[in-house]
Amino acid sequence: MLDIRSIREDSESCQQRLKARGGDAWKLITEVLECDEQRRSGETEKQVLQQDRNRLSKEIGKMRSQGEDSAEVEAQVRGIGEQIKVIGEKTEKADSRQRELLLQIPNLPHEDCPEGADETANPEIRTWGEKATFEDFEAKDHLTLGGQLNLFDFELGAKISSSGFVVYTGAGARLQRALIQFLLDLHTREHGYKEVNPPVVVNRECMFGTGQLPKFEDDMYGIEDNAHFLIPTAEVPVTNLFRDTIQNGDDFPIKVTAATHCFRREAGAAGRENRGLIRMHQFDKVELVNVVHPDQSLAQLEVLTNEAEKVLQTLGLHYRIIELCTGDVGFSSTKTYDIEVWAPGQNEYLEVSSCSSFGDYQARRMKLRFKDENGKNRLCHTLNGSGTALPRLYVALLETYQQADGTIRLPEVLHPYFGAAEIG
RNA sequence: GGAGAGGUGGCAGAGUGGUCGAAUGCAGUAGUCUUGAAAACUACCGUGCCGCAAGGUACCGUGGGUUCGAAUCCCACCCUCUCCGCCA
Repeated sequence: MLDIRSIREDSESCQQRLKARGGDAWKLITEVLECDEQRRSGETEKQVLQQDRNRLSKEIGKMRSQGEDSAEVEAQVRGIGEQIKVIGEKTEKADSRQRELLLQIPNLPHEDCPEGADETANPEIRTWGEKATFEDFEAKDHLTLGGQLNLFDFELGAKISSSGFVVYTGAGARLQRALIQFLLDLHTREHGYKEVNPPVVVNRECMFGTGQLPKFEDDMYGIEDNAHFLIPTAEVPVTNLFRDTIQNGDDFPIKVTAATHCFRREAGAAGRENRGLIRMHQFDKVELVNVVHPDQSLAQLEVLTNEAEKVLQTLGLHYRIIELCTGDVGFSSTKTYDIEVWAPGQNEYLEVSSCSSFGDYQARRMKLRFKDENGKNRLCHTLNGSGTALPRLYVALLETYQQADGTIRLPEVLHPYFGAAEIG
């Protein structure tokens, strides 16, 4: 949620930043300001009346205790009560409309977020490693490899659930488990994360807190008449762990990681570009969440991105970092780096991590604050990034480390986790 | 799922219609005392909104209602705990 005060103070530049995203959200600002005006004048008016009512009510109490007749004053207060009700309803209406609008307005892209209309304008920031080459054979894709090695079964997934779900089998399931363990160990041992294992079913409040609601209800699996949802990412439960709290500034940066299943309807995404494991309705992901001091967030985004990159470096997988331009940054995000791993069998880069700073946007929605040096409550900044998503990491791993005979030679760090050096 | 109890400030715990935003204790902050610390004592010590400020106003699980006035009464919902049932 944007700060109504800063909208009030400089609606012009606020609209400019929203326009940089594309879309129509900037048009809502005018109505927000109207509501704000009504809300504040109504509130002031109401308070004056409440003040009168409180004063007179106390007098009634006094009069009665002294045995005086208070009927006249009572009638007067009754009249004030009516007025309060009328003005209160009007104010309440403006207030809830204002809130409704604010919840629909995305975050402002950061000043140093590159301008651009869509993903084609996303600049490449850096790359690491080299594309894997295969001298004496043609690289197969993960579907072929996984099929030969019986690592996963899409038909079984469809049979017991529906398309978009997969059953990992045998060594394939074990590899998945090994990867999760490896990732959690990396982040907890080397990057100082605290591990949690949260629910994957959360209430609506959480979804408002991180920004999935109200705009993206259709992207999620709802249960019990959408009173609860399956999480699309661990960002939701983990960040909301801190909802409505006042943190101690000395604890910054707060770093929490979680491996969870993630569920996405991916409505309208079915199609050729998403064959195999690349876009699933259910997948595993290790998420990194940071809660930081406002002054730290930009620097911390670099740290967080480095931590996610470390995964690929450790596994020896070639990747590139893309920065999302103003037209492509996510709804709640103010600045985002995507990490894309090279998948030789696909002959393309796959997004395995999206590292974002949300500024105070999520914190304001979920009332996540800290006490600053002067004892004042201020909003924290939140960040998160995947560290990393599993299926695409899995794809890159199989396709990068395939051998001529279709077996997979695993990078050394995974040997103890997987319990073998090769699959096949 | 059934029966009962309960949800008040960081915690504990008073408060059953009127100076209650809320006693008291603990914790915390500042100070006095002390060579230092502890103890003792003194003061401060929830959150939001409106306002330049003074100040005002709202919040006692959530939402409604009754009343001149609600933490206190009524209704609904949510949550927690205990016992029983069921169960990985």
